[in-house]
Amino acid sequence: MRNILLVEDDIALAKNLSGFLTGEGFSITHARGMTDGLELFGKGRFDCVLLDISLEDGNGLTVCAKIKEQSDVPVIFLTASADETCTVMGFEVGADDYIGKPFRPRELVARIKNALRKHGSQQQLLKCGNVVIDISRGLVTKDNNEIFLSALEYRLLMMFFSNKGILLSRDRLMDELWTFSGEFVGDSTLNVYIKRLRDKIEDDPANPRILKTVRGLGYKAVDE
Amino acid sequence: MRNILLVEDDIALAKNLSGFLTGEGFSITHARGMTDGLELFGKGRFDCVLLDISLEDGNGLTVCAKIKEQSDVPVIFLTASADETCTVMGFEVGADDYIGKPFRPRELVARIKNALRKHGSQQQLLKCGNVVIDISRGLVTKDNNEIFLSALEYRLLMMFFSNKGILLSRDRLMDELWTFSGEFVGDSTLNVYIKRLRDKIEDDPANPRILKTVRGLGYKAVDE
DNA sequence: CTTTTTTATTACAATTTTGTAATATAAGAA
DNA sequence: TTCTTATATTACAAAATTGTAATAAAAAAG
Repeated sequence: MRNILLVEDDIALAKNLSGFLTGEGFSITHARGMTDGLELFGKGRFDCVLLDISLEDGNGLTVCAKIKEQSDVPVIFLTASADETCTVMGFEVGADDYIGKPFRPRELVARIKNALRKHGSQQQLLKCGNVVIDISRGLVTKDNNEIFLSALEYRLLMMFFSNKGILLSRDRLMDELWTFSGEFVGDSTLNVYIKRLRDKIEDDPANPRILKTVRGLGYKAVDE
Repeated sequence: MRNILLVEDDIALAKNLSGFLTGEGFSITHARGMTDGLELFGKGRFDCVLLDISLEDGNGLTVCAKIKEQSDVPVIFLTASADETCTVMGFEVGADDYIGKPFRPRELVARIKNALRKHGSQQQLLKCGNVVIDISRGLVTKDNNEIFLSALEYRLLMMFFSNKGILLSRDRLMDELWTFSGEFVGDSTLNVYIKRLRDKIEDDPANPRILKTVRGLGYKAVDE
């Protein structure tokens, strides 16, 4: 069950929305204004915040800014005025989305789900072929079996997977792996690390399908 | 300079938009339809795609789906019909945002920038106190100096930082670190790893300000 | 206060990682 | 083809990591 904090001073609208969203499977907590909203936010754990931009006791933008200081929960603005300035300011303050009243309930649900999907992808995964990095656990698997990478091997793989399809020059790779820490290693060291990585992630290390050599330039990771 | 691919079959609108967005500092590539759009997308490197939902030679949703197969570039739908079904389907197909015609140019720019900001945060950072994990490089720094963590220490730190403020039980930590790989290590091993991690990340390991003990329950990382 | 329980610290051997150098292979250039 | 250059592979010591067991310290319970 996803908890949503609704900050809205139009009581009728709030009730209406609460009813609808509850029916859609969300759990709604309603705050009537800025003070109320921030207090409730501090107490509970919310997956998403719906925020009216104009509140009786303050500005929704302020609320958003304060919320974003404490957390990176997605915030969606509801606003009566289609004034584009508000949109711009809303995004500057860290808003994740924006929907003008009167809004269509189903569109609101779509936007909420979209925000949750993006944010809630707790399990951040980077895939390439049959190899997957579970970022938040720092874990690498191949065909769902854990493979053990050393610290440097992991860093190397991370660079490739977060730049999938992009050529990384030998210089850049060496820089990122060693120069940052003030070390200077021989030029051939990279070759060895590429080999070690391939031995662990490739089905057939001699014919790599993931970690490709681009002769004279560098290497890149490709997905098929 | 950010490159934007605009897929729009309304030539007049496209010219109009191109002009405006160019003035805003973007570089625009214009495709007149689905085939054209996919071909151009394959050739170039784009930071964002603006996609008309109804194209003469196909559906924008299809284009979006195909684009999202190859890349995770942000896609914003432009659509004439304010039909909410389209919105929903757009999100299901992986769209990042949606704007109905006629749209206010400044709002469009705000939405583009918003999409770019979210997506382009190439440098994914996890901070806690003076310690920062640069996720995409698998690099950890303390006061901007690299600190060298072993593979297991990194995984442990990653678990704490991606669950900042949340208590992690000893059982859960042990499970994530060792059980996954089918290993069974003694119960005291965790104590040792916590110590090793503290020795590396804490200013005063004896009085940890980041990695707190919650006696009888586990540990948690706190910011401040 | 004493006892029990939990966590912290230390030291130690087995194992792994790390960087190098030497050699082999592959791809282009002449 | 032969020559040159770039990358791959192998083997090897120095250094770091890993898990354990023993001991110390701290917190809670009796």
